[in-house]
Amino acid sequence: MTSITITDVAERAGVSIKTVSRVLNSEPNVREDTRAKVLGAVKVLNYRPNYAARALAGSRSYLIGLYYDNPSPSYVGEVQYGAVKACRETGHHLLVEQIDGEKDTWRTQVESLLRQVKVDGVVLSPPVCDRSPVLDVLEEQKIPFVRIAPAGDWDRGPYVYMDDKRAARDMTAYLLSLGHRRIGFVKGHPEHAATQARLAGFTQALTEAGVPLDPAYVQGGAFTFRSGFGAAERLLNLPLPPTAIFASNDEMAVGVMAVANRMQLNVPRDVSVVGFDDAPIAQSVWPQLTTVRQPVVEMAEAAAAMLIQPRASPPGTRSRMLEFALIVRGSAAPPPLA
Amino acid sequence: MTSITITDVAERAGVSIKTVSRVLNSEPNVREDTRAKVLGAVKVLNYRPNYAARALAGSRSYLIGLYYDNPSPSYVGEVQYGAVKACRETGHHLLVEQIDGEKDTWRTQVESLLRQVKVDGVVLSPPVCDRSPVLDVLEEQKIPFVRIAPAGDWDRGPYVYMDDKRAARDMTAYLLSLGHRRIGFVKGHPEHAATQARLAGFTQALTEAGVPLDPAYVQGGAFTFRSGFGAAERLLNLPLPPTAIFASNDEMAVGVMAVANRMQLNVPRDVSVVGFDDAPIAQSVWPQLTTVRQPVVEMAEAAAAMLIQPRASPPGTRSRMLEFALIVRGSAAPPPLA
DNA sequence: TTGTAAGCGTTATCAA
DNA sequence: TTGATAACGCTTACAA
Repeated sequence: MTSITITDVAERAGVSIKTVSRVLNSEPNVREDTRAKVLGAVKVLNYRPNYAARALAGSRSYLIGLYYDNPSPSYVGEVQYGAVKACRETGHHLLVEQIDGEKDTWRTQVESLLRQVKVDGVVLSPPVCDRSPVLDVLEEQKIPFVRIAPAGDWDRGPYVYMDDKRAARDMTAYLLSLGHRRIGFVKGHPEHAATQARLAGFTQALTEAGVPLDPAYVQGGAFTFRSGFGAAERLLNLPLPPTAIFASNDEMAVGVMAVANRMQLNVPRDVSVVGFDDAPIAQSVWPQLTTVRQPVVEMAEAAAAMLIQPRASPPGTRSRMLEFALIVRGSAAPPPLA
Repeated sequence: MTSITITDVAERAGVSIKTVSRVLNSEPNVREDTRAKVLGAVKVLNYRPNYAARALAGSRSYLIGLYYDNPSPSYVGEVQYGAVKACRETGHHLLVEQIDGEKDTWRTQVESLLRQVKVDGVVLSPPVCDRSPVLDVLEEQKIPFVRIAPAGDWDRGPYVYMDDKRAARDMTAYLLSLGHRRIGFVKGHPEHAATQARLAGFTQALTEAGVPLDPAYVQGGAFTFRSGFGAAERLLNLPLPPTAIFASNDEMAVGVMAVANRMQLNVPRDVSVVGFDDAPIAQSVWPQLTTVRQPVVEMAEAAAAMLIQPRASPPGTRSRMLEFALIVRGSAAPPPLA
C-alpha cells in the first residue's frame, strides 16, 4: 500500500520530478505537450500530492485555519460549513481550533498553534475576530487572515460583513409600510457590536419616515429568549402598547411572541413581531417569524475564498460586504384597525 | 523568524536529536536525568514540534479527521466542539471534511482525502457514520475510526452512542408517574435509526405499566416542526384526546405546542408536551420544554479520545455508551382532574 | 524549457 | 543508553 509519489508520476511521464512539480503548481515555462503528458500521468496514476511534504518543503501548506470560540453551536456549524465549502473547491483543508480561556493566554495559544502546524491563512470567526492579541500574532508572523463580522478595529486586515444597520432600517421600513406607527424595539446585548448598529437602523427608518420615537418603546435586551420575554412584558403593558415589535434577534422575538400568546394577543392580528438573524428557531414557531437572514455561510465561504485567492479581490477593496435578505413570513401584518 | 527546531533543543540540552525525539515521544531507554535535561531545554526554548515534519517522517500525524455531512448546523457545531476539546488536550488537531454528493462518489472522496493528508484517525458523525463505502475505505487503509451514534452495522468498528430506547422509556415512565394514562406519541422520520428506538421505548414503558396502547395515539412525523404540527392536530382533535404528548424530537414538540396554543389549550395545564434532544429551541419556548438531553458534545469528545488513546478502552469493549439526562422543565404536569 | 541537488524538521535504522 | 545518518515527498535554488 505504498502511495504514489511525485517520482512515480515523473517516471510515467518521462520527465523529472521538478517538471511535475511545475505543472502541479501551475508555474510558467512548461511546454504545452509536456504539461499534457504530466497531467495524463497524474490522471492515470490517480496521484494526489502529499500535503505534509508540501508544507515541509515549501511555503504553502494548503491548510486553512478556522479559529472560533463558542458562540451558538448553530453559528459555528454554519461558519464551518461555508469555510469547508470554499476549501474543498481548491484542494485546501480546514483545521479548526478553539481559542478560549483568559485574555492573557490568547497570544500564547495562537503562537503555539502556528508553530505546530503551518497554515496558509486563518478565518477568524466572532468573537475571536475581535481579540487583538490574536490579530497581533497573526500580523507579526505575516499570516494572512480574514475576519468575519468584526465589531471594531476595521483597519486591522480584511473582513467580510453585512450591513446590520441597513438591514434594521429596511425591516423597520417594512413595518412602517404595513401601516405601523407605534413600533417597539428590543435591543441586543450591550457588549455586542450588532446591538448599536441595529438600533441605529431602527431609529434612522423612523426619522426618515417622520415618525417620532417614543423612548418607552425602546427596551433593553440581551439576545436571549428570557430578555425578549421581559422586554415584551414591559412593552405590551404600556398604556398605549406598540402595534408591532422589532426584536433585534430571533431568540428575543420568540420571547416576545410567547408573551403575546400568554396575553391572549394573536400574532400577527393583534400585534406584529419580527426578528433578526433567521436562526433555525424562526421557522419553528407559529406563525413563522418574519426576519432578516444573515448570510453566515456565505460570509465564511467568502472569507476562506479570500484567503485562498488573494488576487481575486482587487487591492484597496480588501473587504467584502454581503447582502442580507428580508425574509417575510407570517408574523407581521398590518396593525389592527383601531 | 526562523522557528526553533529539534536541533536547537538538542544543542541546548547537549544531546543528539534522536534523544530529544525519544523524550518527546516517551520512548523507553532514556536516563532520567537526560530526560530532565531535554525537557528543560524544551521548556526554555518553548519548543513545539513541527507537525508536517512529523507526519512526513513518521507514522503518526497528530491530526484527527472529522467527517460530517450536513445534519443541523447546531449538531455539527456541538460535534465539532467536543472533538476539538479532546484533540487539544493531547496536542492533536482537528481536520474537518464534508463527505457529500452521490453515494457512488463517497469512496473516491475519502480515498482522495486520505491520500492528501495523513490522519491518525477519523471521527464519523451521522449520517456519514452509516455510509458503508466510507467505512470500507477506512478499513482497507487500516485507519482507525470511531462512529458517533450509528444507525446500524454495529460490528463495523467502535462507536459511541446513547440508549435512545431507554431514554424514551424513561420519559414515558415520567409521564405515567405524573398520572397520565392517555399519552400520544409523535414518531420521527421513518429513515432515521432513532425513530424505531424511541417508539420502542415508548411502547415498552406502556407495557411495563400495564397501560394499553391505542394505535390512534401514535402518529407519524418527520422530525420537523410542520410534521409535529400536523400530528398534534390529529391527536388533539380525537374524540378522547391524549392528556400528554411525547414528540420524539424537540422540533416536533414545539409544533405540538403551537397547535395547543391555537386551540386555546394551556400547556401544561390542559395538555403536557415533552420532546427529545434538548435542542436549543427547547429553552426558547414558553413554557420551556421537558426533554431528553443527548450528550452530543460528550459523544464527540469520547470518540476523538478513543482515537487518540486507543489503549484507554480495554479490548473487547471497544464502544462506549454515554448517559442521557431527563431534563425536567415546565411543559409537563399532572393531567387535568377530569 | 528542463533537470540536478540541496534542503525542510522530524522519525526510523542500525551501529556504538 | 545513546548517536550518526538515512529516509519521508515535496519545493527551491541553481544549472544546463
